[in-house]
Amino acid sequence: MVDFNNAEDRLRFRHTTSHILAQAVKRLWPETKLAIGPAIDDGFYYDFDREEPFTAEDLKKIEDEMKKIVKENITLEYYELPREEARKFMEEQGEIYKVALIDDLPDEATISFYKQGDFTDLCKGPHVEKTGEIKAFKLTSVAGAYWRGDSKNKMLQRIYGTSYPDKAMLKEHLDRMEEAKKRDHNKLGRELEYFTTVDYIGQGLPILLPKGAKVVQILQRWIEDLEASRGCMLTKTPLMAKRELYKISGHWDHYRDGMFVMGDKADQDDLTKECFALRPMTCPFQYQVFLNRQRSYRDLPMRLTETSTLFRNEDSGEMHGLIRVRQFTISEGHYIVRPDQLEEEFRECLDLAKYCLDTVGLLEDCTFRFSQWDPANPKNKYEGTKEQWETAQATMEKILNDLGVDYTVGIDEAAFYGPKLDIQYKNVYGKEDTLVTIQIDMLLAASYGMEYIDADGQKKTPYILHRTSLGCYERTLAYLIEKYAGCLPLWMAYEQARILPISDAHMDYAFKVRDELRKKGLRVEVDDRSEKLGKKIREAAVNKVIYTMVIGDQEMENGTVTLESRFEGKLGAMSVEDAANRLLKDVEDKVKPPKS
RNA sequence: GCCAAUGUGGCUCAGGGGUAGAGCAAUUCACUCGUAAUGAAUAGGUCGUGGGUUCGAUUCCCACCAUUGGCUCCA
Repeated sequence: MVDFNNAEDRLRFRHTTSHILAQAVKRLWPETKLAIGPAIDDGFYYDFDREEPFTAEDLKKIEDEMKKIVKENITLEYYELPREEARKFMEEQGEIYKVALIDDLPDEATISFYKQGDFTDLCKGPHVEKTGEIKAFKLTSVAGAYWRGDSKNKMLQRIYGTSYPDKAMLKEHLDRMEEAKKRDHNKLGRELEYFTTVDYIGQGLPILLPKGAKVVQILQRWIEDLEASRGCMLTKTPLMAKRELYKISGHWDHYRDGMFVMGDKADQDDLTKECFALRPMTCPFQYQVFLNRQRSYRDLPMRLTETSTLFRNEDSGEMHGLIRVRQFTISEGHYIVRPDQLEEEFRECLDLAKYCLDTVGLLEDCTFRFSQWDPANPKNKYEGTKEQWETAQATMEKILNDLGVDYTVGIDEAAFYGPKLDIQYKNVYGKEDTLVTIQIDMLLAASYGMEYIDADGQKKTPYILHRTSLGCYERTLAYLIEKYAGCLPLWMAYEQARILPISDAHMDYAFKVRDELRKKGLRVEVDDRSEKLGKKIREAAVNKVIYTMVIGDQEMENGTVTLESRFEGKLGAMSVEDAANRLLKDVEDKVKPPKS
């Protein structure tokens, strides 16, 4: 029996479902070639190579065939073959991808198969015993996926699905997915007017509407003050620079595809011509602050921070709402430190990031990833030597272990100049992105000739910590919208008070009051009776504001509002002026960002 | 960039070779007085953009742009 609370059992179960999927596809379209079909979080997939794209109708057909296979209750049989026989067996069936997989297995590996009736797959298992155990499943989507995850390889068709031991659990899962999608910032954020996009402005270039811009402004002011209180110095550096700057940093060689470089291709490479590029990172600009004059060991650590707008020419298929964009503004910082300060300053960066994420409420859903280089990667991806990388990574590993950070390791996830601690966050679809990153860089300071005079009078090269505190504002806003279903915590919400006109006849007056309050710096909205956001969200929105201001005939006649406070209950009718003062006082007391 | 789907008034969608519909929203009038969607009337779209086929295209074909889910990549 399968214990669905047990992760291994769950994988076994889903893995078998993926075999049933493959069996069904082979029965329907025998010419289809099989690639791989593992279990994943919440489900499974299988990659197929087939000329015709799978349509929605095809998925239905496949599901029906899978049901038959489940009903046949076929036993899964395990057996092993010597390498040559295994290879021949797969070759005879034209399964070129399986042959490649076999060739990839190390010499000492056992090569095993699972057979279920008319279908046999190269597989190390494990599986459930009989297909009949798979009581409930659903194919959820078709997508393209490169063979071996390499964009140079052929694109295969991947069918995603999920399965459960009974129908109720499956339904519960699908319902939960539906609920999660309702919090999708890309939908909710547009409906609630946090942001919008315009096709003739371009992909990945969102417009922050007044509500979204207000939240970002609140967060940004809070962060800038917070960073200053932790010894950071604010800088303002150019958004673009000549090619020569990026050549020194290595961006020209390692990151050029990701940059917006001006001028046509021929001029970009013609060194006799001037060539500018928008900045994809702040690093080389902020280093100039350090380089401005000779530095002593007493100047370090030099903690530089900037609310920095960056431009990255992401591939066209990458953009997603506010999570993946081409222009974004990040709470960027570079700490230039002496080697003996590295650990302490790293600790400070991590503490700052955790404090920021905790304050906005995202920390509890974060995971930590120690992103390392891949020694096997062709050397053009990373700067520096093997020794330098090993030193940097060993240093970070020691710090992480000392701090007791619970992390996973990501190979080949490092920046080109050093290892990273990435703080990861999942969106409502379960897709993970980096929210905050802290990086140890032992390379770039030398490239730029950054030196300080140490206590012994010798010139030394500093280390650099690249870090963000709250990540980039667009992405963070996206996750906040999803986390709070659009109703952000009071102190950062775009709305502090809501005006509730009793009937349509009071609308005009309500808008007048709103404008008066806004001029005083209060964040006020009129309850829009036309809002079609669903009752729950709307109620939550009302519940979140600190004040409601009810307007009826009497109030209109007297030029007053009836004020009600979340904290103190009904406060009665008063002039708009008095209400405004009352609110302003509370904003001071209750709505300011938390102090560290 | 790659695979696939989508693009019709503010929103959700229907339609389909002869120059467009519905519901909700908007505006006006009436009604309503403490939280949703009462009635009547009005207004609103060169059917994503540009080409092509055609007597004629929003409907067929091509290209491009944008959106969505993935892959690759990445904060």
